[in-house]
Amino acid sequence: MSTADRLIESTRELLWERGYTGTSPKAIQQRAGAGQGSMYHHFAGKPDLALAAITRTAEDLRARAEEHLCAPGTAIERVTAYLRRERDVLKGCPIGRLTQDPDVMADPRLRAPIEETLAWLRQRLAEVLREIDPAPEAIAATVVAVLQGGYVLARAADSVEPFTAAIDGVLTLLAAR
Amino acid sequence: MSTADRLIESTRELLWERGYTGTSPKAIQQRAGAGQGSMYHHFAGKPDLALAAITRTAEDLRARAEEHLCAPGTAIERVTAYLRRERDVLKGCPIGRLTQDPDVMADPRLRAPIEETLAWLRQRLAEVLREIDPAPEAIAATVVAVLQGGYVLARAADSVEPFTAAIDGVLTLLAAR
DNA sequence: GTCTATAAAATGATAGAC
DNA sequence: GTCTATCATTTTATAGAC
Repeated sequence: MSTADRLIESTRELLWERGYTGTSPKAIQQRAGAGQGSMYHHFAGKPDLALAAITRTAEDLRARAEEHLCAPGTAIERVTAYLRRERDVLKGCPIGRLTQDPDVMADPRLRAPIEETLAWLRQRLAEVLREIDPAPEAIAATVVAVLQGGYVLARAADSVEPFTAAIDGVLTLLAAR
Repeated sequence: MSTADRLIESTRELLWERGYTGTSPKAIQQRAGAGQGSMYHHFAGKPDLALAAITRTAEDLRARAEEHLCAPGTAIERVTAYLRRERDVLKGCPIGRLTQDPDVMADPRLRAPIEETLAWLRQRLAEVLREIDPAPEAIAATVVAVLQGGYVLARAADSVEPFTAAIDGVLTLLAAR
């Protein structure tokens, strides 16, 4: 892996763990095993590096969601597989957490991939759920919100239990509909 | 309002807007119109002031939830009133947002009011929803998660629309159950 | 109680040698 | 490309006068 790649991967990890404001160039360099000069040679600065990291994380999120959403099975089976797939629940959503970072949301370039990724996810879930409902947009928003909110509850409780309960609850409601 | 009160209120605002890591003592002092010496006279430091601010915000959140949850009406009417009450949707949840702040979650004293508040909310919603379901715990977790996740989607989109859609979706599912 | 002065450390970079 | 200075600013306080 090249130095530039190691810098991006270190930034992805630190943005996930500590957010943008909580992540210093120095911490990125140390985790990547690179010096200051090296980082500023490959990237213009912290925002530039963050953009590379966020873009890669966003692509990753879409690809892994699509794996389950385009699989064979009924709409409910595919949504259930997506919601119940293995996750680092206590780490939260690497994209959703960035919505709480005011410096990220204030920068249109950093903000765009976050906005687009969550909009894509809503729209993609709506396509799948159209199989069981002619106007599934609101329910698709609910499903994405349960996921994002489930992470929040799990982090607050330091336990996956509230996350699992929230997912179980929405799947129960979907099944009874 | 006393200087100590102004410091606490300024901290509450800044924690909501910028989180713990993104809020400096200097910013708190400026917003409160107080000098450094004044702040350190009333509070031991940033964590001590944050604890006072978070405690007050947590109490406020509970009181305003309880207003709707203990009102007259059916369970669905009370939950609907709570979910649809007026909110600063684009600012997000002042308690839930702190779950993304690693320095807050690493400090047991700061973390406790967040954990307790969201656990209380789940439990309180479960009590209300027991009217329509003998085992409402999972659905209560879903409702709280939709709220927290709705804030995330709204901030990502810079629009209240996804929040409103997510709430509408879960209320539709609850009504059809 | 509030103010100003001081300060060690971290932050986010730039400069220039190699 | 990578490294080691160097640097202005911010952060998070402490000290002591008033």
